[in-house]
Amino acid sequence: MDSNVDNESSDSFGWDTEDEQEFMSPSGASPRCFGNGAVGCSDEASSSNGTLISHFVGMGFSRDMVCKAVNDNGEGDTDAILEALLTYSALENSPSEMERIAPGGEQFLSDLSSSESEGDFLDDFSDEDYLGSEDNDGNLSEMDETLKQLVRMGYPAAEATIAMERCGRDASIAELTDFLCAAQMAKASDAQLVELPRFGSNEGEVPVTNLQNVGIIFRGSILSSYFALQRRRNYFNGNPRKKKTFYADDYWERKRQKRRERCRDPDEEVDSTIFPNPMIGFGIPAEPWRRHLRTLPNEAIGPPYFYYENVALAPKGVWSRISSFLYEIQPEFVDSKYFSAAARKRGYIHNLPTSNRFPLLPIPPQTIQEALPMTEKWWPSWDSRTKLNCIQTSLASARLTDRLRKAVEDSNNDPPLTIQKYVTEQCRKWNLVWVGRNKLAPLEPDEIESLLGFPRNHTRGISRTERLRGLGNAFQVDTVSYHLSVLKEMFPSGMTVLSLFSGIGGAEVALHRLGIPLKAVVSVEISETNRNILRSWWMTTNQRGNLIEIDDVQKLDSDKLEQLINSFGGFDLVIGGSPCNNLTGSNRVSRNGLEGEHSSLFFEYFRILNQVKVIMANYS
DNA sequence: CCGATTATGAATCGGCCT
DNA sequence: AGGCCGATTCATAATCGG
Repeated sequence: MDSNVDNESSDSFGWDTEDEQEFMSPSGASPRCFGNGAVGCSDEASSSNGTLISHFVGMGFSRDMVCKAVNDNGEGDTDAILEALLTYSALENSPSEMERIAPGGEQFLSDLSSSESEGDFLDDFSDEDYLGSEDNDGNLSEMDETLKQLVRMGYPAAEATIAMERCGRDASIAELTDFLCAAQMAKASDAQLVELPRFGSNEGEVPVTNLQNVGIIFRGSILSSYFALQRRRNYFNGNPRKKKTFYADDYWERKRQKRRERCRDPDEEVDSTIFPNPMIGFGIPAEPWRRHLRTLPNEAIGPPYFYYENVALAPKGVWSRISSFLYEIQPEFVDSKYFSAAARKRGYIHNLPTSNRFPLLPIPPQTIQEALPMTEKWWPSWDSRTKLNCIQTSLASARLTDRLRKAVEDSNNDPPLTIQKYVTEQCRKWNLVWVGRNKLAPLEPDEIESLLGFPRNHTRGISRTERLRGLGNAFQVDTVSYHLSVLKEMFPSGMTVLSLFSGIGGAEVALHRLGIPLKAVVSVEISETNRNILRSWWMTTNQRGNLIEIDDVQKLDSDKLEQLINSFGGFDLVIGGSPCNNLTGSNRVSRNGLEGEHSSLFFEYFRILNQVKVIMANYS
């Protein structure tokens, strides 16, 4: 069991001595934010004091402010320094300094959609935004406490201050985080030039984040800078302790470093994701070869555990973006071809322990011919495939398979190389299998169910098209179960699960097949047919717990979450894969990236996870 | 309207070469 | 370093028939 994950659920968000040691350690990976902008005070050029100041400057505080805080509190007490800095920020917030100092900020701004007005980022922090903060002496300590809490949750001081101004003095933490999350979602919608997001649907509007406020945000283009702030937030979250290598052998870290060095401009942000080769994440059942030891940031440690999934081969920058919202945890990239007879390259971001995983039994067939025995008889020797490619949502047309049949038939038993190449190319592209002499066919839904680890007939009873869509969007159960297997001994009496974008219930099936009782499942799924499939499975498997179904993820606001957490005593696991429609390479029409119409729902996952954490923290 | 069928490339990666 | 090439990819939209 991972002691570093399981035992460190202490409440202290501050910097303990261990962190400080890591931070001071010269061998620690130096965070990017220690770059150009970090200028020390006049007299501490090479001392540890300089590093300390750089550290806080890298977090986004102005140099002057940091110097003052250090002078006032001494360099030994980092906690006191932080507290002082937060107080200063609340009083005389100087975001211009922060923006100037945070390296990569400009770079990131220029990365934003060009449709964004190029209005100066600093304009967003015009005077009136801060007027209110100058006359607050009476309840300073109270505000300070709130601000501190928000910063400890990872929000930058400047952003938290704005939220507090907008939401009012006595806004709760939940309301404030609502505001901050709403800003991100509005940003996502903004990038699409669609109408204002539907906040606070029918039941009980979300506090403060009403349309008027969102409109203000739009016009004030605060949102255009929001992601820059978000980035800065990551500097905060991502400082030394987190930049520690995630692998004991730091193989991938070195590889990243290598790529960074290859880059012409060393200051330029290298925004590429390195895939492990072979793509086996933290190991697979057959070969858990890499000893890995990762250290999660305190903010990422549960409860609840969380598990997020999406396609590995997303457009450039998407995964680093997703990571930046999920505590900078590096995705675990795994190809399900190491778990089944079909490939499925996916990235998983989670805060689960990674030791002592075990696979589902029985181990499913690992080759096409084993999984589909009837094909072996017709399989030509010149088709060398043993694994299928990724199962998608649509199949090859009958016209295509007919063309291929003719092409092979014409050349009788021994087609020329050109034909062989053409046919195998099409076979790989469309995942065709040999089902007769010279006869190719796409997979049947039954076969796909089996390949993905679902019980037989799991999706039976709905239209074939819907069935294929549901399956094509589903988890590979053996793969996910392997990752979730560590939960079994931790929750012998069962789990309460929040399942977002449940689809046909891959997460539920995975937990069930592991033998983990489902005490309660709150499932959010927009498709009615998918909900029917999951409910039907729930009944068929005689589940004894409660299944709560929610159709629209936006209905799951903080009030609803609070109510659910109240009645279930919190969630043990928040699991889900957000829509990949705008990320996957098979989309020829609208591969728009993370801001896409469907894929931007990732921010709902982020929002809900955060709100669950906040609410649960208040209850414990 | 529902369901089935069909045609529709580009982005990105790794590997190899010069 | 940089170019070429093979390989891969949780899809969308138009159309047709019932």
